[in-house]
Amino acid sequence: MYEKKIPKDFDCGMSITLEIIGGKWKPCLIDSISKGIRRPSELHRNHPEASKRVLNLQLKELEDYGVISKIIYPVLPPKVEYFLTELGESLLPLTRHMEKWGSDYMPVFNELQRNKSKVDAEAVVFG
Amino acid sequence: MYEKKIPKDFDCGMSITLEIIGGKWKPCLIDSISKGIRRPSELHRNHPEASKRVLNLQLKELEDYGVISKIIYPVLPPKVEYFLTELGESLLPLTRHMEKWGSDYMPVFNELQRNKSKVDAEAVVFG
DNA sequence: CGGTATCCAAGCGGATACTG
DNA sequence: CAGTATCCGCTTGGATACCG
Repeated sequence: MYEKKIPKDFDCGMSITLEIIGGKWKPCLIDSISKGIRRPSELHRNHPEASKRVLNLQLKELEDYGVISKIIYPVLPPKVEYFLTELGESLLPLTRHMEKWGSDYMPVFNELQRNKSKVDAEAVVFG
Repeated sequence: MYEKKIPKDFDCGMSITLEIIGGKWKPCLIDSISKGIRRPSELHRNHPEASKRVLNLQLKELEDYGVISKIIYPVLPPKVEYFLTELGESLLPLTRHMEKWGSDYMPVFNELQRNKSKVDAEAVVFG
């Protein structure tokens, strides 16, 4: 397992928030789980671009931070389900807010991506 | 300069939002600029832990994404000022939201950090 | 099915020195 | 003061194979 070598500074709330939902798949996972997609295999089917390993890593982080909890059914084949904790539920308005802002900005953003090579003529210069 | 080699998928709004404010110092910069701290040297003084170079990188990204704009005064010594664009202003409710959630969660979070080595007894196991 | 081990590429950010 | 060049280490996450 990896071991962090640089201590992080969680002085401001923002850094904590980003620590928790800043991972590449964490917001998606929170969203999926909130919609009732609970089992690892389902989650994986829901995000095929991510490997099992990475999803597990991010699920583990969410679990460690108390955002989700898991139920392990002692059956064969194994069965596991994830749930949002109360804390996780409290994140939903925020993730929706982020999702909405990004969606609103998406048209402009995609335009920018297309025009990447153009000159940066935005800077205002006084003469 | 760095060159991204893996195309990112900006299908959902969330990924766009994280792309824009996900950097280590970007939210801080947005916040500072919104409070009238406009000049690079001021911003640096405001976040001494970050190097000039990194702040510049993140400012540049924010500028490229149209979140901030800059005014270059042709004077000596050089003088530059950053401003939030309309888009940048539209981000403030979101950054405040993130800041607030993180602050609310901070006590629990710090408690978790302290108890890191304890057993993970949260998983519910049915027998 | 769920989870982990191993290996590795890319990204991101820190330190420093330097230019105009 | 503002910005850039260089170098380099840590972290993130992707690919694959394997075990219970």
